[in-house]
Amino acid sequence: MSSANHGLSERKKQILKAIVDAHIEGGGPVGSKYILQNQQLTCSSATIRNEMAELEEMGYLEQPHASAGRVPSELGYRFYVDSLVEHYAMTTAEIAQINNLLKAKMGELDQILLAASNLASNLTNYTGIAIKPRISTVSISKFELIYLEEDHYILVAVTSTGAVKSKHVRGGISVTPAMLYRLSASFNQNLVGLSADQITLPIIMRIESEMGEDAGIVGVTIKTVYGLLSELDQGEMRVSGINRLLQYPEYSDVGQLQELLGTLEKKEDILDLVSRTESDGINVVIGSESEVKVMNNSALVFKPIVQDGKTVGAIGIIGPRRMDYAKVLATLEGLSGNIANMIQANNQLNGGNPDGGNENNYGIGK
Amino acid sequence: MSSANHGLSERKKQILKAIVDAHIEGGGPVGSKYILQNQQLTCSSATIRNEMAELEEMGYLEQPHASAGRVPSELGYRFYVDSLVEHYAMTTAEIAQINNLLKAKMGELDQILLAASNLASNLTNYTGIAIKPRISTVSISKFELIYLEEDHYILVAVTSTGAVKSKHVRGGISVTPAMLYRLSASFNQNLVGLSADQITLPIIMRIESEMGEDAGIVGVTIKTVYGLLSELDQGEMRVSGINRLLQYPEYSDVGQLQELLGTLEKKEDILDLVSRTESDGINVVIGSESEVKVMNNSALVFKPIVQDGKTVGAIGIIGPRRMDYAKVLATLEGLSGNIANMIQANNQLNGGNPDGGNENNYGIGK
DNA sequence: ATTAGCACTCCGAACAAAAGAGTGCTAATT
DNA sequence: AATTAGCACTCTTTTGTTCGGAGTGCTAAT
Repeated sequence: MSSANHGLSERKKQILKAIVDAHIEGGGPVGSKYILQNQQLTCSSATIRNEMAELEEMGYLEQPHASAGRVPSELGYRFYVDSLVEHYAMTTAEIAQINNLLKAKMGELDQILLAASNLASNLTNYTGIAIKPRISTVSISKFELIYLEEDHYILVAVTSTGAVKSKHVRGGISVTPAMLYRLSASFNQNLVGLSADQITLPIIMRIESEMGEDAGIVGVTIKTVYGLLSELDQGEMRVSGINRLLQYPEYSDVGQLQELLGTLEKKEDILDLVSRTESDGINVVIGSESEVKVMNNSALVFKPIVQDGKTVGAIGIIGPRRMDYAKVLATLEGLSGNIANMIQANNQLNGGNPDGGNENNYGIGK
Repeated sequence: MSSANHGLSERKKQILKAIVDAHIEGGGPVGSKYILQNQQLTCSSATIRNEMAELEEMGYLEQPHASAGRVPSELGYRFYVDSLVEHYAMTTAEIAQINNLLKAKMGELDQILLAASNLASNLTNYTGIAIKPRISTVSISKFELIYLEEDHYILVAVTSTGAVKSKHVRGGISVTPAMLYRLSASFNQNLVGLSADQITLPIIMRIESEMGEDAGIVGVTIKTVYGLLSELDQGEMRVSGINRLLQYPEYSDVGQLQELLGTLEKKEDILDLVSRTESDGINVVIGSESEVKVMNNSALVFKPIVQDGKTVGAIGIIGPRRMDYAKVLATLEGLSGNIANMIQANNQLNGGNPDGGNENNYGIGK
């Protein structure tokens, strides 16, 4: 499907691939001689030099300075990722590792994601991220109110994604277990399935009328529900394995590293990027392709975790632009497959909508 | 209380303090001339040199190489922190910042700690950490079971520290809301206040007998309680503001940085250290004082958050050994005070046991 | 006990030279 | 017309050398 003519001769492709591979491996610019040695090509270094000059003119390569070898440009990486990456076959050891570690974490989605990103970082030797994207479509599928003492109770809510969130309520209003029981019944009747902006005044008034003379408790509790829903909208992101970045020479420059770490701290940019992505395949964002300008020399590869057609999470890898895409893609593919299986097994309640076969159509992060 | 004779003359102290201050400020070795200029001393540089030589002999100073200035040793820092730090007065702006940001996060302890460590990092310009230490003494003060579908329900537990944890249960056993209601009543009767190792077989059998012919559900649910308790034992730690470290020259050496980041990733060492600390004052761990060997060139300052005599969390700062202790100590002091107030206001249910005045007795992390 | 003075040590910046790697171009070859 | 060998050229990186500055330790004088 993608071996069509992209305006590049077969030989140019081979050379481009060789350069990217070599650069991924070594990190430095790649010269014509090196390619000749590590590639079976029936031509001489001079020919390769000519081809390289053309590839540079076409925008696939760059030259750090006049007499250095060539380095893939962003466009070069993009082409490489889209059509040249070979499929990396995971070793059985790696597959076993994924199975074991994930099986052990049969907990909530948060923990699975965390474990997965950790594992991804281990397997690939880059930095892993676990993301719960902002989802404004989340609703609550079950309410429960737990009485603690006279003016103090807990709101527990099960979300449509199966997560459980809770919040203490201290309204200063006296409550009884019986009141809470009636209120939670009313909530379960009237609020289930609604997202934050669907909770309208008429609905609230209906609940208040159902509560009769105990209506005073409704307001503060609804407010807590709001807070809870908006917390879910927040999104969250966790990073693991930052130390791994240090082994790559591109981050031995403190400036580069500081930029990247700053971005990882801020989180919003990456969360935005992931939350706005609608492709549920693997996404590869290279350097300045995204508006997250800060990642100049880096690349972000991530895979959303989809459940019932909704993106409930994502795992990803951040590393130097010259990362081992084959391995990263395979790892994320494998992990996400396992996660999909697990949450499917966990939550049969909503009728499975499995991930579906994923082909090699890696989305563009633009 | 600590101006007693430590074997150091007043002048030696002044010189030592001057050296540490200067080194904290500048980062480099400090020479005799510099001290003479920035300190009102009635002696000459030669005298200072002599004193410095003696201080070195006593172990308070070190010389990077033969003709460089002096640098404080670990012992020097320790002495400085214990008896020489001046009290840094927080500006009203800083105090206001603490108040505002914490007030906004009137959520659960986790979030408060996270916000606090973030803030600490901001105010001090070092790296902040938020810690929930391993606490094996935690027990559950309230149970609730939420029915979702025939073989799927949720266990919600309110811990003795006020946190709410939940776990899905899919035992493959059919349950009804009524069964769950009875079971949670029985749990609340029999399990409240028990830590993991206090849940003994007789107790389980009593619950089973109370459940009568529905006893089949007890086993799997108890197992879930166990899992939940042991998760609470785990401890957790979050780091914020790693990027700030990069501005300090000691971490421009990639090796140093990698070591520190590795330690921050692993988390166990620091968690152990904090969990084993019984002092509830501010603790200062300098370099290799602790078994966390990796922190050779760094220092960790942390303050446990105590509630009802139990350590429920901690906030801390990690930075270069030559950190601005005065500011760090003041910041942590201020933050922890606010947090103590907040959780006291939140949880009056257990009868307040406020933190108590904290004096300047910074514990030793040995 | 303190101080002035001085020789000595060591580090780091600045500069120069050499080595290396790789290209672009030209002219010859297939 | 495409390919190739050869060579001059460019730019970076490494290495060596020098030199000034900062700071000490010691000695002799106060």
